[in-house]
Amino acid sequence: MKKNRSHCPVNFALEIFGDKWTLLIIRDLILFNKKTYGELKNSPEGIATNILANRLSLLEKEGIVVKSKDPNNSKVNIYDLTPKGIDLIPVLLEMSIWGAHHDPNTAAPPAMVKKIETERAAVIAQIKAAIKDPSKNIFKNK
Amino acid sequence: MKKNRSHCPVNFALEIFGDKWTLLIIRDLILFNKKTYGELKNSPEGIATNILANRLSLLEKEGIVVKSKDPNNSKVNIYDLTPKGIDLIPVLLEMSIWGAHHDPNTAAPPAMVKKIETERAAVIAQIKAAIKDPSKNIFKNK
DNA sequence: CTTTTTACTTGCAAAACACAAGTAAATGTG
DNA sequence: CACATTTACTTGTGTTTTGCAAGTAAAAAG
Repeated sequence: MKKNRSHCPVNFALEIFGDKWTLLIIRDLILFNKKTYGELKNSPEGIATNILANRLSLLEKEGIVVKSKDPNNSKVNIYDLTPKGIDLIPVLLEMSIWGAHHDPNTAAPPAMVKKIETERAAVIAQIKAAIKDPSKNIFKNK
Repeated sequence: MKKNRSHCPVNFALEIFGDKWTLLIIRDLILFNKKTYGELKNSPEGIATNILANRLSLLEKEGIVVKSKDPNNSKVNIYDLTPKGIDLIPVLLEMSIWGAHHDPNTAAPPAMVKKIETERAAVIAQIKAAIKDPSKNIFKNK
């Protein structure tokens, strides 16, 4: 797709992650602290491997993730969020709130949704902390 | 596309508006108080007429907009947001903030971005008021 | 040295999209 | 009242993207 249909900020965002898969990858990176191709491939939605590879390279090109080699296992690549990627936390949280409210079969635990709504800033801080230290994650297996 | 890849709330949202056009239509309905096919068609991004018709029917099917005839001009159709559509305001605002921060050529006025960030609840209330009374709109021509 | 793991790439059919043109009903104009 | 215009789409066609299955390559494990 040719870019710059407009310089509306909503359009800018959609030109980068306006599809059915990119934000799911970002969700896994931000909320579930996934870091490798293999971990991302195993999400319940079942992304195709060519789509995953394509989206990761686009995200890298856009400066939302950076790719590096795992120092302990040089056949594993690590995808880390940049500040530009970390700034997507509020977008993901608002989409979560909307989805939880309007999907009658949502898997989102009501207590977690309420916590996001009432303690927004604290939850964002907690997610940022977990990006640096995954043991602090509050979403895993939710 | 077959639905229900998962019941993650983020995925639920993406299955409805995970593409390059749907949220742009919702932006126009929410932020610019557009109401007709013709108004939506004239957005700067230049949506194709078949895509617009398709997305409007999907949004109607999902209960995000309702279609009715303009009582003053029966050849014009009016698309109104439902509460489910109005609940997307925070998603749009967060995407706007992100886009404004990370697009070096953004068209978003810095004062407006700052206002959204610092007076979030008031801005949301103002947008809701403008949905009922477009003369209260603070985004038009921005 | 062979097998397994990890991260992709390739090929191909199906679906979605973009663009141009056409249709139909309601309204405005002479 | 005939004719042009406006509004809201629909249709056709070629291109692009997606989805699925299979294959490849390099590093690590056995």
